[in-house]
Amino acid sequence: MREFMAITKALSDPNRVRILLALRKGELCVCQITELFGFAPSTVSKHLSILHHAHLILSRKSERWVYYRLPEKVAPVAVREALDWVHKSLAKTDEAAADAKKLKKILQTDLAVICRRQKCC
Amino acid sequence: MREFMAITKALSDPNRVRILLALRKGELCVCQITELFGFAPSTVSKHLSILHHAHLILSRKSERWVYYRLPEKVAPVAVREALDWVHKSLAKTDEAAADAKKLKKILQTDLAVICRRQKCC
DNA sequence: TACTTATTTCGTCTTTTGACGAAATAACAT
DNA sequence: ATGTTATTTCGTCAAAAGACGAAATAAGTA
Repeated sequence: MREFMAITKALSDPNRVRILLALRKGELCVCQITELFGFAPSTVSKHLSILHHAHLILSRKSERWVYYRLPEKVAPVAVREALDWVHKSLAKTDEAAADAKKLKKILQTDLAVICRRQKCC
Repeated sequence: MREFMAITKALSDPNRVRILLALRKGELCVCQITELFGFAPSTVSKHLSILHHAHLILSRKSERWVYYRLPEKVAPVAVREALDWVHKSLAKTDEAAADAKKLKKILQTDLAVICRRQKCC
């Protein structure tokens, strides 16, 4: 029950659901997600930690960046079903399409440039 | 997206999830659910309205009581999948068993008696 | 029609959530 | 070692959620 509620709480915020959708195409680092959303890095980090705590995403560190990704095959049943449900329900929505479009541009830009951009203004 | 978020918000409260589990065995009226939870009737009513707004439950009025139930076959895909997910994940938990046990006793008592009981104290 | 009564709505209160910026952390680069 | 920098943690604040009781509603019953 606790694990299940961790998942539903994680899914109850639209921005966290957007993160899950954005990760469909592959892992992203925190600053890429931050760029996608336009929130403060600390806000994005909090969202990611909530998703991570619910085991909806995994993380790895490489070079200067922390990457988050969806769990591959080996994930608890409740998690896998939740992710399937999210994707099946929302993959074709306008919101997902808009994010995917913006994400495409972000992925064409160098990581270091994106991160630096967030310091100023 | 809006409909989906209505569902995830509805599922993000454990008491609302408990209500969905309690309804597995059949429809219940508001005062029966109120009795099961020990909350104020107004609180339970609010939870039910959130679940209803997300289309996770249906209602009907009969005699003096309003009954809520899970949707039968004909429900939106996202709703049916959500309910399947909830039940598959939690049907066998201790919490569900405890509620089911208490519910059994409640169902053996006359409706009018239960409702009246909630007036005092 | 008037009376009961189960449920809902409303106003209030406390707790939780989600946002931010500043400061701390951790890991690479020099 | 020292500096840089991506990320996280912490404190604060405004908004949302969840609880309650009182009052309103609506629907059967007398």
